[in-house]
Amino acid sequence: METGRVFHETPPRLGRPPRAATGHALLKATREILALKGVHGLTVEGVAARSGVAKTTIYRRWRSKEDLALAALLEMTQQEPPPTGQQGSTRTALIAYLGPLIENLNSKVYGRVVRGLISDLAVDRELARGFRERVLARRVTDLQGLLQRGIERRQLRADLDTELVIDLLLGPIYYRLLMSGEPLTPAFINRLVRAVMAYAR
Amino acid sequence: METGRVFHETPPRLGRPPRAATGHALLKATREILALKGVHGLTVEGVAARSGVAKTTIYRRWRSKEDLALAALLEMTQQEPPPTGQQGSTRTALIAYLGPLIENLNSKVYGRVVRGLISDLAVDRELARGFRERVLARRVTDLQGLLQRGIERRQLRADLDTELVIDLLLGPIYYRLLMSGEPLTPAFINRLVRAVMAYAR
Amino acid sequence: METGRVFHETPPRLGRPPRAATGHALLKATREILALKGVHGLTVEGVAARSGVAKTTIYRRWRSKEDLALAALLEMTQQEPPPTGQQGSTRTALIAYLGPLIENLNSKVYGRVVRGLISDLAVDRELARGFRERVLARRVTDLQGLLQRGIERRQLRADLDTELVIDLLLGPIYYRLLMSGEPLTPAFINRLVRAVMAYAR
Amino acid sequence: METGRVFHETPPRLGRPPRAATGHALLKATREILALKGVHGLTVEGVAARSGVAKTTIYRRWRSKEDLALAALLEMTQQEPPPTGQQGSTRTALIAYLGPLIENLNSKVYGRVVRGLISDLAVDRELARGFRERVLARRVTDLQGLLQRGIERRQLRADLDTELVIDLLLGPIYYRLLMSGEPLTPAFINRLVRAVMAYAR
DNA sequence: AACTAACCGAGACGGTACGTCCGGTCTTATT
DNA sequence: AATAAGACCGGACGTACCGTCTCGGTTAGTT
Repeated sequence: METGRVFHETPPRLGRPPRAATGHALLKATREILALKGVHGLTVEGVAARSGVAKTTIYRRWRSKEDLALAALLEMTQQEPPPTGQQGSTRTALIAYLGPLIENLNSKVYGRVVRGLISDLAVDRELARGFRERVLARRVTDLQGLLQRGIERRQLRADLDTELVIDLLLGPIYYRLLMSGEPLTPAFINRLVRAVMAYAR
Repeated sequence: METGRVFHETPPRLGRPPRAATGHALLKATREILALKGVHGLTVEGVAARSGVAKTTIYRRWRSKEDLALAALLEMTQQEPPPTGQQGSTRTALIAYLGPLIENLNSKVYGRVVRGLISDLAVDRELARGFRERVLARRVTDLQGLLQRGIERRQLRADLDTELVIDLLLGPIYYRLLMSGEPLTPAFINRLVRAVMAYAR
Repeated sequence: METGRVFHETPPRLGRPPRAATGHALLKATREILALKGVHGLTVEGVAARSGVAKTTIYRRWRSKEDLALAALLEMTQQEPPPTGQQGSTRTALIAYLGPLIENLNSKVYGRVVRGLISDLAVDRELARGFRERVLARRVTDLQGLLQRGIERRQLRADLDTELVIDLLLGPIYYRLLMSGEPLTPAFINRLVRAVMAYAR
Repeated sequence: METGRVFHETPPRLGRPPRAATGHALLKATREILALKGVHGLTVEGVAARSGVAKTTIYRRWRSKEDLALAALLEMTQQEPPPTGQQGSTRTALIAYLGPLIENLNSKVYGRVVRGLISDLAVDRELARGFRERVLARRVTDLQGLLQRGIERRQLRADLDTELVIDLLLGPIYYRLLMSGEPLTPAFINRLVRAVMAYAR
């Protein structure tokens, strides 16, 4: 695991092992700078200065500042709880899932980082892989699960194009975040889910 | 108009007027570099070198290289024809409209520029304003028109939430372009439009 | 006359005549900037801004900012009175002459300008010519006159090497101003003149 | 010592030590450019290009191009031998000392640098300190020594104002170099020393 | 306990680009 | 024709970061 890190999967068990504290200090500093100045204000030099960790050490652990930002993003995402046990309707479940997501995106750090990373995805293959496998994929599988359960319970069509449904749910959210700038409110999520359900049922 | 430019709407006719040729040369060089190396490879210095125009002159006309990229993007967008006269169904009209759009986005320069600008929208208010007013707004009004005509012709519900429909159409497209990386094919547009129509009818 | 100016001796009497006020405004602004920020802070652009005169106009009148500074210097020097009628001894006359000189050099503007021009003398032949003919030469002829009268009155040796004496008088003064930084006081002038008289008598 | 340099007297032995070769390459390039184009033609960018050393590295070592020029000057001055053992008269000793000095000043590089630095002395305190302590002070102590020995040997008056004598010797030399432009010849040194001795004896 | 490989901080270094200042030249409309 | 205004080219400035490269000094885990 630990994508983004340069470390070997099977550490050669020799010499002084890397200090865990160093990594934490770095990610903490990264998050703080990210919150204060956004991805544009994130510089390796700045992180080094703020964390007290040497620049060289940073490069020993991450290939670029984008990688570093991604790592910081992951630390935050991983604290999110998985989608709730699901007792109500599929519609309620979707709303319950997307609600916290937009809360995150509306938060300073999280939204900023996502926005900041986007343009680099096109340039940096490694980064794109990490972002998709470790941030997006989670959303997709979560939603896939929700939809699947909906199908099983006959709340959704059996022949539903779930891939497209996911695009229809996440697409507008990120479109607002990244491009139109329209606010991401619970009311919007309601309208969105209702519309998608009209198609999926 | 001419957002992004520093010039006055009604030039005070004083001093030597700006050479139009200079602007053209700059946008040409910008487009070329953009195509070759993407937004990340776009530097004011590079544009100056390639165009033979002095760096100072560039800064006199655009506030930043992002502004410059936006201007180059606009020059390309403005050559696009408006949505066709519309004789068939709303579905056909939508497909006919979104087809060229993804062709554009799939093209090297255009897609790259859009991707490259996204993250800066959050940082640079002026840039965001320009992008929304001059790039996005066009899509939105075009689509609004299409949908309105559909309503008038009773092909779409009278109480349709057109704003949401537009989010549902553009959202997934840009989501694929910017985030998931899934390809933007005519087939995808077909699926997308069919799904949205299921809701809108 | 008016060395340093580009004007034609016999103006071609056609079109709008040059405003005399323009020149004054320029020299005034020059002096002010010189006083505030020294020769290093003197820029053609700055003078244009402060005086409200166009940059082009400045270049029409002076070849460079050094020339401009020299012109400002001259305006100040020319207001100096010639050496006094001389009734006392040569020694007193010398002290009476050098006193005002160091007062000038100690003043903000004057000293700064002289210092600032020095290094350019080596580079700019025209400037050097102007400076020597129009600033230095005056000192030299004044002193030459004083010494000559001293010889006539038998206060100085008949075979006196007056050229050297002038070097011995002015040299140490400018050496202190430009290089050693030691203060130019009346007391110093006293010591200096006494020493030179010891040789010249 | 090593004024002008940013380095610490007692290096704290931390991090990669500065390469001596870098400094040499820089001063060499500086001297060459100085010889070719004078202080006016000396640019940090030019030195970087010629020496192959990065611009940033130059600024890491010297605060300005004037500092750099001073350093180059020092390298040259320090190779000068101290005043000769002195067996003859004080007059001969003075001539023997001032002769090489004017040879230096007459040489392309040396003279140019001195002239070029002069005006900056008034602006840049650090530079002035360096120049006085490390270039001028040497001349002064050398001459002071010569004069002192002259006094001890009864060749000069016991109550001699040696400070003034030094002004009288160096003043005219630099006055010619910087201002009047009159040539610095051995014959001139002869006349100068003879005159000063007339006062000092 | 000594060895030794890796970690880590510090800082030199070569680079690229930035955005700005200023120098000069030119072009236009106005006086 | 002189002037004001301002576009334009060009050179250099000093700075910010980048990513790499030595250094010296820890700090584990073998041997």
